[in-house]
Amino acid sequence: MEYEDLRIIETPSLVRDYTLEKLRNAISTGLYPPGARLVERELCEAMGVSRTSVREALRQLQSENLVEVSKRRNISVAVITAKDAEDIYLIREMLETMAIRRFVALASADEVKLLVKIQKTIAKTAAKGETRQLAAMAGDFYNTILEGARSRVISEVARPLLARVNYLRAMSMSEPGRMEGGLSEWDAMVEAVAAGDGDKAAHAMAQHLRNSRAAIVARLEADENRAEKVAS
Amino acid sequence: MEYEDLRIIETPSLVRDYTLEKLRNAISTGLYPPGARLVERELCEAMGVSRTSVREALRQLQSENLVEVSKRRNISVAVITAKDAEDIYLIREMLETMAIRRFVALASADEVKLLVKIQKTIAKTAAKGETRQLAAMAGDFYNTILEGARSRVISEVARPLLARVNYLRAMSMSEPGRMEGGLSEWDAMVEAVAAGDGDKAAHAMAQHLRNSRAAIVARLEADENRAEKVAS
DNA sequence: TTTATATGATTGTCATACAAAGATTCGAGC
DNA sequence: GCTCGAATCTTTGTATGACAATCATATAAA
Repeated sequence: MEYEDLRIIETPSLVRDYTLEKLRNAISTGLYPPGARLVERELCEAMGVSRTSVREALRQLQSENLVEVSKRRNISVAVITAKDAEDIYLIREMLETMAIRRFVALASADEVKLLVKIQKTIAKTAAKGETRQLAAMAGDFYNTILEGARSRVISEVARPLLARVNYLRAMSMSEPGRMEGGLSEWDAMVEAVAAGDGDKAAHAMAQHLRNSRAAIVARLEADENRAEKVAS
Repeated sequence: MEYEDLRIIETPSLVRDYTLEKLRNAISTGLYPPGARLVERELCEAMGVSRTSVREALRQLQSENLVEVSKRRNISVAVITAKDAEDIYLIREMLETMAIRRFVALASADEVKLLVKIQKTIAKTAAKGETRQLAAMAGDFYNTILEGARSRVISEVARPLLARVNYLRAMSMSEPGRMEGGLSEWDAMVEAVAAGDGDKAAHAMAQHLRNSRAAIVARLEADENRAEKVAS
């Protein structure tokens, strides 16, 4: 007889995972914005954990390129340049079209339903103008697709990239006027998925990511130009 | 006046980096083969460093998916399934065709020369049948391309993938008969790069990675079937 | 103002310590 | 001889304290 279902906890929750999660979250919500310095002792106090755990979490964030170390060894939240963002979105385009194709081929009916539901919630939330929660929902959307694509490797490669642009996405979506186009793009994606048309879904995803890329790169370039002017 | 050249050290070499490097190396050469358990205390003794440093290095390897943790928290060298390898190679195909296109567009003449040189060395080494060093040289080849592609993001995404299949590549290349085809593929790549033909170079790269994928996936599937038979 | 010195802040590294959880050993009892 | 359970060993997770090295800042001296 199988007792798999009786298993209570799989991962008795490690302090370092909790720390990692908290930090990741703080970075993607902008609580720690790009460039913000992360001082070990302060993080320890803020989260009530030991330096050991903070440091191990920082090492992981470092591998994920969510933080960067200066020559002086100081750690700060990674700053994404326009070029970085452009490349990230180009790679996402490749990965997530691949993922959505597999989603169409492999995901369960429940997963498809979930995707539809998320999309509807997004539309509703956007209509109400509650931009705050939109970023998290979009994240759920992408994660559902990755999950349903049934590829450990694709997820492992794509998720860190998603994390790196999380904050940018949140910024971009709170800008007025940038959501309308996005909504119809998502509509198209979900519709194609529901219809079981992998090609069309992939095409819609690519279109969506190209548009997002253009918007975000434009914004970052504008910021960089402004910063340059101030510096001169 | 510029004093850049007077700078003595850029990276005063951290113990944890040294440890990380050593471990990565041990894994890609097969000194620690897939599935091998990595016990913290043993690693400390083997490399003469403290547990702190070993653990921080392990966290990074974990983020890179070079090691995996069991439910019992034990760490072992990651085992790559045929499916994993297939996906890794599919993603590499996307990333590295992108990279070689940029290499053609952006790399310096010196870098092109370096690539040609590496390719010649590989051909010579293969002719002599010294399969031992071939894997490292192939690694140099890919790294040179990533370097010359001038994209931090592409490198950051591609390098961990390369690391994950390093050991498999070494295995595969030491198999008799699998190098001949590979050599002409590399020839074609380098020739196209030298001619400045990005499309052709990308095509050659894709072809090369598709062939490598087929060989490696076939091998892994055979291994998995054999293992299954033994288990039954 | 510049120079030299002291002081502080932060990170890297190590050594210990101990709890929790699993795995292993070993003996008592059948 | 075999099974069960207690005692023990192993390994990891976490915290703490300590100290060197490096860089930054402030302060005093010239």
